[in-house]
Amino acid sequence: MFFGEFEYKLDEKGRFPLPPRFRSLVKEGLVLTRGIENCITAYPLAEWKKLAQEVTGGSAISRAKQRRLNRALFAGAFLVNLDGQGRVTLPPKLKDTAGIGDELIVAGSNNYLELWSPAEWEAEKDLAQAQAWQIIESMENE
Amino acid sequence: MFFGEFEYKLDEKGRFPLPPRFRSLVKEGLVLTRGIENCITAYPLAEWKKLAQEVTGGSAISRAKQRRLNRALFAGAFLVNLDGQGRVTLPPKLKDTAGIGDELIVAGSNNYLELWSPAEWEAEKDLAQAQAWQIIESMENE
DNA sequence: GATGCAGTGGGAAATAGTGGGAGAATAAGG
DNA sequence: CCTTATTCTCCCACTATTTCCCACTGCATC
Repeated sequence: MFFGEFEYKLDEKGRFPLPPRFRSLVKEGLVLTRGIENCITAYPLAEWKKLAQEVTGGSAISRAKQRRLNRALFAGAFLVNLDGQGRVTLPPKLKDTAGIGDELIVAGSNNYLELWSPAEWEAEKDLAQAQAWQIIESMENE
Repeated sequence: MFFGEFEYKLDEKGRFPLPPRFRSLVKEGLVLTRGIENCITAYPLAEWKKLAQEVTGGSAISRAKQRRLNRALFAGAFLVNLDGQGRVTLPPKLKDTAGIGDELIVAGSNNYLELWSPAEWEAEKDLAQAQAWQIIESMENE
């Protein structure tokens, strides 16, 4: 389970350290994909396989959509491993799409991690915080 | 399992390198056929045999359609092997139909690969990304 | 105060990407 | 049918990049 919020510098080779507490959870590898709100999502391999299974397993959609789904899911995914120091090399394409420069935020999000540029993270965090209370309160009212 | 997105140049002989991580998966050979959305699909031989089995096994279609299907599947298919450097020579006919010039994109898509011209890939990728989020979100809402 | 670990940086060796050449097979022409 | 020319395939070689490993500094803890 992934908790917390961490800020790191990317070195000139595009590497950043995974928070040490998470390293044991991604021994099999880490799957990086483009997230929805302009961030990068990082799933442990096993988790990602489960997700892919769920999404591609459903036969409720047309073959054309299925192909598109496969492209988005698989082609946009990068399987990476930690180096001896527990670092991850961020693929340049993902780095660019997420607008990450030489710093990034690693944010835990239940069963996966998110990688953000610090600026966008701040904006998103405010939004998330505001909406979270709304969601919780609307739940309590039921 | 095929992941990720790679860009390569075709040399003057029409060859391109298969991403090293995939080379062990296509030891028996690689079957190239024309894909639907103006790309080339590349299946490992074993996967392609399975696919052919499924498609030709179904008796739900007429013999005329069956023949057409066979022609499209088998006549348009090329079985290629990697050379000593892990490269594939792209058959000129396929290269032309997919509109590939001197560069191509190799995109993983679960159990097969797709080969695209860079321009068409970019367009398709955006489409795929957009549709994928719609599908995923519609699933989550259930 | 010392010890250990986390974050950061850099160097070296292996590997990936690209280019070219030689030999074999095929095809065409005499 | 033999010779010649061309194409295709297989093998060799170079360079840039990447990946792996080693090293340092600062902070926290004991």
